[in-house]
Amino acid sequence: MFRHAGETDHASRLAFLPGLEGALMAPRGRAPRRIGQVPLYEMVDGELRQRLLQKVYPPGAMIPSEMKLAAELGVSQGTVRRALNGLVDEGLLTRRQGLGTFVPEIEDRRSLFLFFNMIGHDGQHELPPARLESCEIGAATQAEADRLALPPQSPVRRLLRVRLLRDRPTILERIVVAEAVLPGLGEGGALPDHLFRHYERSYGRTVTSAEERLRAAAASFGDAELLEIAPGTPLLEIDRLAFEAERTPVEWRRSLCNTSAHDYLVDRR
Amino acid sequence: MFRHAGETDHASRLAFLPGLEGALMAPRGRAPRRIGQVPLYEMVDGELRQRLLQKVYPPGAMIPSEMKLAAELGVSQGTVRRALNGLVDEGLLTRRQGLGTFVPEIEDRRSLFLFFNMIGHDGQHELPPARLESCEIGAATQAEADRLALPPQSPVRRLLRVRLLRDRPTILERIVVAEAVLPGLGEGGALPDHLFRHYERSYGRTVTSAEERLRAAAASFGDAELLEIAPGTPLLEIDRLAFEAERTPVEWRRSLCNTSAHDYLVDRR
DNA sequence: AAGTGGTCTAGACCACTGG
DNA sequence: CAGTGGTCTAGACCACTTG
Repeated sequence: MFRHAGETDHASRLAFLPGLEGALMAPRGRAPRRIGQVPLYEMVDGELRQRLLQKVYPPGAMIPSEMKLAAELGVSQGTVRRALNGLVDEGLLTRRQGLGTFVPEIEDRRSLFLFFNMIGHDGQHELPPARLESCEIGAATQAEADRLALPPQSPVRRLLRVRLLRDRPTILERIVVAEAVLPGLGEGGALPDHLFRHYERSYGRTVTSAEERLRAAAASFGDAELLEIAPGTPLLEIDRLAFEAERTPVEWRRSLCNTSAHDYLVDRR
Repeated sequence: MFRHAGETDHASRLAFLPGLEGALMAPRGRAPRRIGQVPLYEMVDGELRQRLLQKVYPPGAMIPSEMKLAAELGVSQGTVRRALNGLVDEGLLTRRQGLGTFVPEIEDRRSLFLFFNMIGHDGQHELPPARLESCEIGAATQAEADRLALPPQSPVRRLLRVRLLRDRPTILERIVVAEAVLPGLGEGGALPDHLFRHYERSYGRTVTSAEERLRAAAASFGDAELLEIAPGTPLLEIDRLAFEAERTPVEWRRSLCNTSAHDYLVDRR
């Protein structure tokens, strides 16, 4: 309640808790404010997700303070805080004490290593450089259209990259993206090592989650040549679909890894 | 403050917030209660972890209500709640509205599937039956002693199991445990499919976390025979160290998986 | 000094569960 | 019905950052 009309009337004023004035007489602001079945903090959470998705608060920006958000949304600071906690836990926001709450750019995010889990047998863990082998455009196969949730035959771009660890070709990446989502990707011939950052900066596509399926596969003759190993060598295949918010597929990537000197690390708590 | 002496004087009374009486005059219980650098809710968290570890609250039991804990520990209900939130998030406790907060038994825990991630290409996901192939006792190798944090040459037990998915031998498990930690494991000749539950029920060893390293490997002649495949077939090797609280190693397991019909699934958020 | 997030409290009412 | 966890509020003080 206490709509705090006027002063905080931002552009993106929300259809949030429409009416619900007065009608309560408890001595001091004690009032159940939930509107339907869904808790208030979830509504705040949803509202903030919307704003992040629509780049009302773009990457790198500071969002309004907890007090300001509370006033604007007509809830208590504690409720805003609870919603923020969830978003911070997911890595969608970062708090800096004494400064404020920020929308992280992708390299600040856990994402950098969240999406790269190969670790050397000696503990080494760095994002290795990638060499672009090929880049072509074509009509999506059935599998590609399924994975990327595209209409059949949609134009897609296919990239082939080799990553070098310790100067040895170690990972072979086959990347497929929709031309409609990331138009002209890799046309210049060169591409940054860190593609997700590129997607965010150049296309405003922020990858926030991914699903990976791992299996073992034998190196084909072509793959073996690129990885400088014998055909038939066992490789770790990582089949990954990367999503932006709302589980919209952005990229399909199949990586073939030579695990003779590196493992894929998983920490289960 | 307000020690609530007497009535809640449980057996396991804690050395918690030793002194710190009076000395504050705010009109109504407003008082910074933190003792050192560490927040109160973390101290509560630590105290509860202790009790779980020492089985003061054994698996399956209900722990005292938030109000009771608050009174006993001399903090507010909100602070207890915050500590409980963390433990619940980790899966160490489970809340049931209207009932109370419980120590989950292992099969209630996420653990069952937290530690088994093979999923069929058709989406099938079940814990498959295991057949015990061999069980021997011997002196720990250097690697085994390192992994399990044991003195050199300690007695260890080595199990070899085959798991059947769809009646096909698909996973080969080499398990190593310290005899001192799990004495007599598998001596009867038969063992349950779900070893972690067995560890908890028969030995009071509760596995709460694990670290896995995945790589590709070629099937040896012996492995190939057990898995009924051709030698040299690429297999997914999962090298896993399982811990109980405080990161004490309990089990070292190397699984070799035939991934022709199943993948290892990872969800990254 | 002002403003931010971080911790803590007290107390209200709700929704759910069991007897 | 009483007891439990679930939500929400208001307000206090702390620790940290910038100016």
